Amino acid sequence: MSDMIDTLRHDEKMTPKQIEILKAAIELISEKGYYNTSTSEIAERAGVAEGTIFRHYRTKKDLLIKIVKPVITDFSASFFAEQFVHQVFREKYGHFEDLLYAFIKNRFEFAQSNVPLIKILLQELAFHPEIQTAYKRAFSEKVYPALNQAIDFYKQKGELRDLPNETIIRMVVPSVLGFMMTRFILKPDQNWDDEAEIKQTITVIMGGVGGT
Amino acid sequence: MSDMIDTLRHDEKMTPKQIEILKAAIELISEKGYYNTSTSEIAERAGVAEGTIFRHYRTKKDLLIKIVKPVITDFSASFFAEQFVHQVFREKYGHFEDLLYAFIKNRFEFAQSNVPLIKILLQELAFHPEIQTAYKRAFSEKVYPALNQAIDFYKQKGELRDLPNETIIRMVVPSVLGFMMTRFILKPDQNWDDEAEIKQTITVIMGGVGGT
DNA sequence: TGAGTATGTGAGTGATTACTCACTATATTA
DNA sequence: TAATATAGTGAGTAATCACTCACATACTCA
Repeated sequence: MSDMIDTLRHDEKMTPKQIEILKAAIELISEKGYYNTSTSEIAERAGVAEGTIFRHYRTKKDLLIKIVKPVITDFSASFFAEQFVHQVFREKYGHFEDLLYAFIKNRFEFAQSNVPLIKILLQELAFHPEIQTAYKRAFSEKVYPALNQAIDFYKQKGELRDLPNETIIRMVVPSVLGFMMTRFILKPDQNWDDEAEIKQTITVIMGGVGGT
Repeated sequence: MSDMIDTLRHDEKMTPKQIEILKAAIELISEKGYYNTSTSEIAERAGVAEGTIFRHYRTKKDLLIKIVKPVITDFSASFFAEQFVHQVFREKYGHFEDLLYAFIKNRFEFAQSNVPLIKILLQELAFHPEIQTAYKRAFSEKVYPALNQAIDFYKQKGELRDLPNETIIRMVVPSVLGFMMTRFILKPDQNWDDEAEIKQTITVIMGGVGGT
């Protein structure tokens, strides 16, 4: 729970009540969706007067944006920042599989600590142009270039097939996302051997499902 | 557009106004979501008095269910019915790749004719237990057994790796879904060579992205 | 034709919505 | 301490919500 707020950390200082408002809003919106969650409900769960919400957030939508934007930034930026891309070329990840493992592991842990936030992002992405814009920008400016560089690098080393980069991305990303959605949203209660599942996912991405 | 209504075909005869209501509801809900679409809006777009909606559908939710349920049934049942599963064992699809091609092609065409309905299904699945139940039942009763049989069959023929069936399903389904979502929802306007994309998707599913 | 039924209407209802504002309480700084 | 700013309150508001119901119209079949 504190993870979620960490992710949301804005530069400004927040009052205790403001934190309670964010926590309540995240809980309720991730469960019932933005349009089916009322500001009076949020106030009640946060133990706060309804007016207090609007003291900190101009509108209900402003509250949603303030919740979702840091998730987009964090998800796309943090891992694809210098540390990561440069490490690729410093041979930290000798094989594409090593990179893939680090990538999945990293995003897996992020997802694990932020299930409600990611649920909100996925669910509301469809309905709010502001969120779509922010997401597209983050992807095309941060994620896509980083992926592109890395793929080119490993293609050159002969570790990747000579497929269009877009195709490779379109095969790798859903495989990883599909695993995480099954893991955290569809069947969160199942007994998972996460380490084994991650390795198996990598195996299949690399070698497909085809037989000998 | 008429495709959508075809998918919805209930046994009972529908009046022209009822059809207009369904069409309007599908349009609006797929664009703005269930909770952000009001019955007055639906009535207005359908060219109908608001009371008429409730003459045919007991509640607003009833209207949603009547829209979504046939999609679940159609999507899961039609292709996995006898025709398909039996054809597998009659050697109609000699190789797993052939089956995969027929499968993707079939679901691709279904998706193409029903984009708004599938959008509604995906978006509202998260919030309505009734829909979740219907979906889970359809999957576990129709889709999963059919896939299981087919996978066992091709494993025995040595055309599939000896991975757990669940793993194979968890790798194949997101790849196909990922392609379709990119194709119809994320980038519907891009120039697509559908046939080539489908074949490439199959290639990657079978052989992974790994190099020689 | 006439009686009965199915379909369609739209003004009306109480509940709920996001948001406001005059006010109080607390913290900050002069 | 006095003055000012910030944080918190909750009753109030106009708009909108899903849904009802008395009534009008159109269709069916004896």
